[in-house]
Amino acid sequence: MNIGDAATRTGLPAKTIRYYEEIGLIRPARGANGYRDFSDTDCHKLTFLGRARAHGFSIGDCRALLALYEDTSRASADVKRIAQAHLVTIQTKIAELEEMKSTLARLVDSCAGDDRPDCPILVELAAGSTDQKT
Amino acid sequence: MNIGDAATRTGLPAKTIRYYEEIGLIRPARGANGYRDFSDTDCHKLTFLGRARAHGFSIGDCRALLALYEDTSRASADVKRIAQAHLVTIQTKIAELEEMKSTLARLVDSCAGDDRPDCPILVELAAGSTDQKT
DNA sequence: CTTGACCTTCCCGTGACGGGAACCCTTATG
DNA sequence: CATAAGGGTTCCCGTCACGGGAAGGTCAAG
Repeated sequence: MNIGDAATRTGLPAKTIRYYEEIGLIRPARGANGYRDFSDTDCHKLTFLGRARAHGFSIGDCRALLALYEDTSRASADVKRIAQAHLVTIQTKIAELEEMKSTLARLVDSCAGDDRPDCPILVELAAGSTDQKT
Repeated sequence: MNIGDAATRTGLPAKTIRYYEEIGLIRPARGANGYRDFSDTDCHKLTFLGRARAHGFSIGDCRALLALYEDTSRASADVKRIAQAHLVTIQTKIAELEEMKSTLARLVDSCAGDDRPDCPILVELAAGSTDQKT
């Protein structure tokens, strides 16, 4: 199977597939003409990678997960550990974004948004008072 | 004021300050020895930039916000527009992360996490069934 | 005079690809 | 048979917002 067909089947761009080969995530065979030749197994791995990435796992995590996926004598604890760590990362990011969101929402609310220059958003960015009552 | 002092005052790394000059956000003067010479105004701008970045604004947004900050005949509506758009971006990211979080939490919960190979996390990544009841 | 703490520019690396150039291979059609 | 279209290939640069580190100039103190 050529890269175009593999791309269609897995939903990944051909560029991404080539990149995954470059960094050693997959090792598709090569035809006599130099074209990559993807097996069903290759496609399964690509699908796996695509879904892992869609769940937000880094390439490093994907590499580890793929290794566990291929290791039938794995311990599910190893998989769970990776997923849990990733979950913590995501929760941390959410907390950061929620913090930004509430601050921004407050600022946006407090700004008249008219043609006058007075703007509490600029005031906060300049001075840096996150005070609530002062 | 040298870059080290400016860095201390603004809380920004010297590297970042040089970068901001390189991309034209600030234009500090130069001494006879070639050293950058930061005025109070430069420091104000740097503080502004640091706080805008801390609120998650992109460099492009920061450039626009800084221009508005310096333009005393600005309309607060222009500032508000940028902040609102950024707020939407943040909310979108939060929604994506929340989606990942709930999926991951469900998967982590369903994984025994012992020394056996059976792992619903790997099953989902391989197959892609997000089904609830099937 | 030397030491050490600054400062300067320059270049490479990050993560995970995307865009595009320059070129090769295969197949269909006039 | 020539050619054009639509694959494929490698290679290199750009993204975003810096960080690390090298090689070298400058300055204040002892």
